[in-house]
Amino acid sequence: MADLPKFDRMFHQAVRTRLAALLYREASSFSDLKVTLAITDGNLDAHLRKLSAAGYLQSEMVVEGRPRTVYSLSPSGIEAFDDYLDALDELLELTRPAP
Amino acid sequence: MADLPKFDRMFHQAVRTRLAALLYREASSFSDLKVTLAITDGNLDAHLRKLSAAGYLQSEMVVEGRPRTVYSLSPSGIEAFDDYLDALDELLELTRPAP
DNA sequence: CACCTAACTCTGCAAAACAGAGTAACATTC
DNA sequence: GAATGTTACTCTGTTTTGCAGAGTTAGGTG
Repeated sequence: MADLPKFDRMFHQAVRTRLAALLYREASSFSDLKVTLAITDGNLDAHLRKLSAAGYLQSEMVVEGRPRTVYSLSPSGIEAFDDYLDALDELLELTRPAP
Repeated sequence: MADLPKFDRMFHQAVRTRLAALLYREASSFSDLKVTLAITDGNLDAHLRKLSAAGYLQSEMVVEGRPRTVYSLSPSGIEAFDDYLDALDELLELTRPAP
C-alpha cells in the first residue's frame, strides 16, 4: 500500500477547511464568512489570524461607505490549499480506489 | 454554489484521519499503528480511546504467545468514515469541479 | 447630536492533542 | 529459574487549539 498522505494542520480543521474553500473560490468580507460558516465573531477572527500568521491570507481595505476588509487567499495560501486538496485526493484514491 | 459539506470532527483531525484510513483497510495492532503513524504511545492511546468512546472502534484480544489487541473499525465506524469520505469528495468536487 | 449597527478585536475558559513516565505480562538469556 | 529485556499498553501533566462573548471603533441614520 502506498503511503498515506499527511495533512496540513492549517487546513485540516473543521472550520478552516470550509473557510479556505470559500476563499479559494472568491474573496469575501468578514460578515459574509461569518454568516456562511455560521460561527461566532471571535472564532472567525481566530481562524483568520491563524491563516494570516501562516502567510496564507491577503486582505484589502475597501472604502465604499463603511470600510470593510475583503479577505482572500494569498498566492502561497492557494498553493498550500491546492497541496492539501491533493492530499485529500490521494486519501480517497487509497481508501476508495477508482475502478 | 452548492453548500459546503461539514466534516465529522472525529475524523477531521490529522492523526485520526490517517488512523481511520488504516483501520478502514485492515485491522491492526497497537504497535503497527504506532510505527506506521509515527506517533507516541500516549498520543495513539488517546486517539484510540476517542474513537472508541464514539463507538467507532472494535478490538479483539489475540492470545497467540504475547497477548495483544487487534483494532478495527466497528460497523458504525465504517459507516461514519464512509460519510466522511463522501464529504471530502464533495469538497473536492466543489473546489475542483470535474470537467 | 444621540443612537444604532457593522466590523472587527481582546480576553479567558474549555477541550483537544501530545509526550513521556509508569506498569504489567510475557519472552529471553544466562 | 532468576535477572533482564521488550511489548503493549495506561496514566498524568503540559501545551496548544478552539471557541464564545464582551469590548471597541468607525460609520450610517433619524
